[in-house]
Amino acid sequence: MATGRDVAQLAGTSTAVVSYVFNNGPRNVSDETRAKVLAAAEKLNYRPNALARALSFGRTASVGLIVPDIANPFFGELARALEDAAIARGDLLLIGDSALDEDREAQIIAAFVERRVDSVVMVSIREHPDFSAFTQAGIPVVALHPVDRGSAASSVTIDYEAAARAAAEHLVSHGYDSIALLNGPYDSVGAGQHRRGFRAAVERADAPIRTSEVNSATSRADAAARALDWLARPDRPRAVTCATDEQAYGVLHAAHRLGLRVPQDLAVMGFDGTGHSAYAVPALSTVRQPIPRIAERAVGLLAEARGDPVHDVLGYELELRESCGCGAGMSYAAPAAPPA
Amino acid sequence: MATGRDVAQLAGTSTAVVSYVFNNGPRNVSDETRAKVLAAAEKLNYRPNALARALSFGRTASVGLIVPDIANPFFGELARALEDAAIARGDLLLIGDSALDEDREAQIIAAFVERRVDSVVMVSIREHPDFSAFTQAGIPVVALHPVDRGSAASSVTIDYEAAARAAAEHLVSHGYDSIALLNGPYDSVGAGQHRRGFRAAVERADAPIRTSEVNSATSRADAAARALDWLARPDRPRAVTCATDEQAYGVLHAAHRLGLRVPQDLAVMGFDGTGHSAYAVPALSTVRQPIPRIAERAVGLLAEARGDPVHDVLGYELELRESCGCGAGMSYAAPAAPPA
DNA sequence: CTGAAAGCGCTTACAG
DNA sequence: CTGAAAGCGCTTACAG
Repeated sequence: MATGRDVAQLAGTSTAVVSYVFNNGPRNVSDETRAKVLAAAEKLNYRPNALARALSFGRTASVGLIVPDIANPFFGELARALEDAAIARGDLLLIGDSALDEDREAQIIAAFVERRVDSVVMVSIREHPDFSAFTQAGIPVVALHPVDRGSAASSVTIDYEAAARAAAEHLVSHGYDSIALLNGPYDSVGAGQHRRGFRAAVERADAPIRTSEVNSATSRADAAARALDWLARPDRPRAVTCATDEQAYGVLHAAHRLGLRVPQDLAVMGFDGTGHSAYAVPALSTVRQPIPRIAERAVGLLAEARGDPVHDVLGYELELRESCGCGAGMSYAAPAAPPA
Repeated sequence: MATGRDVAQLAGTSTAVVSYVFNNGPRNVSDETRAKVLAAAEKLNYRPNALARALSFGRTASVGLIVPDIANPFFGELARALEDAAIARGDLLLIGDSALDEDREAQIIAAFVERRVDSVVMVSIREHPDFSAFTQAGIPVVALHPVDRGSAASSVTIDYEAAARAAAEHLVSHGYDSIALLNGPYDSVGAGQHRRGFRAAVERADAPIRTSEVNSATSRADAAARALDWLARPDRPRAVTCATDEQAYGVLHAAHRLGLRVPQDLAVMGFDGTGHSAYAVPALSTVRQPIPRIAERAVGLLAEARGDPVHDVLGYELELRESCGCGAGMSYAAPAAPPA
């Protein structure tokens, strides 16, 4: 490929001027010279080498994203929103899929550090993610889940406990006498938040409610397998609230296979609220995370990112549709973000 | 961050030796010196700068992927499979989501060229994709859809027409007297292939079949909107075969809203066959594309990639489940790949 | 087996 | 307004 030197030669000028033209600075270039450079570049089909540029300039104009499972539509939507936000700032988003594998996650982290991404947005699969590779390299990180106190990473999340509680409270308000929580793996941090929210909701109910918790991986396959077994039992719950939409889809599928009607025999609530949830059979009631705002805020924090980590909590929204027992779709007002 | 010079200084040697150690060549290094270098690197937390390496070495060890819609699970699975294949070769996969937008696609192409990815896997949203930016830069491309004759890009696909025909033939074999094709946008290349396959199937049926074609965008939202209207009419078809699973999900949703039972009132076939299709309500019969093999073949072609473009056609598989009227899930043998 | 030096393709003070 | 030159952090012939 043609280099800046080739262009400079053909235009009868220096590489410095070629650079000034392509970067609109930092020095002025006469209109005449600029025209010659652009013509030469056009003719040679010149494309500046971003590697050389980054090496010299000290910025790669790229932000890395690490997600646990790119086949999960929630992360797909998230990647889309982050790409929008990054491109709006002139950056490229590099997406790494850790495929729910810790070694793979570590590989991607190493690759991002070696490629000197300017910043990183991360959804780790580890309970206590190690951000040290990034911090040692001076690369700011924002996690899209709660982080340990004292961690160097910022975070942008919703209040999962409050949201889980809101979801469960809604099922309580329907008057269901037995409600189960289909949670993630028992010991995970996220599972603790969903559990606390769930308990707070059912404990405050007027009539006593029979409750239980079942755990599955965050996949429709695993959730369906569990539910097929669990919902076949005579003491199955009247309603289920799930820690993710993925698990809710598994429950919907299992209910269908078992001949249970949703919501007449079993009410179901999801959690995440991607666009797909509106097209489930039946339409899935869920807690919607504000993906576009999460993405904008994350990229914004990284752009500023100086000094102490910031922990932002954004509002969520209850999206009530058919699966919980509500009729036509209705969307309840978003709770305001709690004070930071 | 520490550089190779810092490491060399601390180890009392030269940057050349640091390079030899970290690359295991091309020169030998004595065990003693190697140990010193590794100790120094460890102490300084040295991470080689991949930009500098690539600039000097001439390879970035990265392959770019451009997909139309990362929120579509088919492309999510594809990205996952390609990442597996790339990492197995020591490369990083960079994922760009064109978000069904031609300008965005062009931006990503430019970004990949500037970053000098070694090769590109592409699913373009354009009818006649322009690969010239890549070919001018000497970057080999494989498209995962048919490409124009004379194009510089290789391709890895299934035989869409034959697969569409197999899907429709299966519905014919159920004896349905009216079958519709829910196709993509009418004028697209892909739509032509689905249309020809569909027609070949219904024309060879023993009894006459009432047929029709409806078009929607490749999204559950648009497919559902169309289907809600269309399937409410008295002349609605007995069975629908769709150009993508996404559209089939929209049909399943619309059928549910209209009170139509699947498959008793309406049989449905999808096309793509991601993992999610098995968990639809009801489980979706579909044509499964061999994603892992597509990914391996694509990365393999790119690694070899010398000379003329190659056009590979892989086999597909009919995945018969509940939605078409088949009982328990059964998977029919994969047709062999036609001769190249 | 090891070191000094050129080169990859940019950017940017430094002179003019 | 423009050019010659140093430097970003690597790799790799070239000498020894």
